[in-house]
Amino acid sequence: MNVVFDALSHPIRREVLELLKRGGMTAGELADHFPVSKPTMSGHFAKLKSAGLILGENRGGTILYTLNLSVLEEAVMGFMNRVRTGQSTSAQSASAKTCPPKGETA
Amino acid sequence: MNVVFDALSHPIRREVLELLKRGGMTAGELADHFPVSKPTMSGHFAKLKSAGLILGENRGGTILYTLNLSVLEEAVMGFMNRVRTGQSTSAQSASAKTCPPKGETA
DNA sequence: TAGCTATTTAGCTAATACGCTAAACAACAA
DNA sequence: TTGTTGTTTAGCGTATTAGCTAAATAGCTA
Repeated sequence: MNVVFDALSHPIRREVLELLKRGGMTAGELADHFPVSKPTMSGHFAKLKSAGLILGENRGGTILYTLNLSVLEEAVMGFMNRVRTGQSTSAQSASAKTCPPKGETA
Repeated sequence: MNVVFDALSHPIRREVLELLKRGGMTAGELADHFPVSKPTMSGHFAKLKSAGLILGENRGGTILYTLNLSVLEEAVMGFMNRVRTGQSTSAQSASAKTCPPKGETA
């Protein structure tokens, strides 16, 4: 929880997560989207990774980062549920099906 | 957005929001829940207030803080929607009815 | 007025975070 | 081997944050 919200506190890191919603991207591709140096971006990736928000798959020479949405859902939705209704502190129900996500499936 | 996620990055501030879900509390009552000094808590309140997450009503001598849930909803759910589907950046639909809230209460 | 309670402001220290450049490491190509 | 590309690590400077104590401010009561 703590580490997730910490990771979310920086706008670049939040934007990285948004970029990754479309699918995997390499560290270099991601870095090209931001006006900071690659070492700085590497630090952001490390923070996101250690929070469990992204996964890094080493593909010989390049690293493919992908979004780990379930960790984000569990932490954020768990907190929101707690603030809204004060129920469980464990957020167990929030991970997979936060809510029927639109007109989705139902 | 930025300022909201910044405010959410500290565990004490998140817990303050949770405490306030039941209704208003004075600065002193809130401070009594945490093992830090009152001036330190005052700083946390200031940050939450400037993010719009809480409102402070001055009641002669004491200050009643209340949760401003809609700001929290808009920022957090807006971000979640953006990460999930990449749609609007304004989160208009997220503020009021996030989802049918469990089997809770009922 | 003085005195009491509640809360914030001022001023400080220590820790953390963010950014940079330079260097190192890893994998591949020639 | 050397070179090239992609990425991270090391080291540093500065800004921000979190905590503290002490003092100031605001409102009440006597």
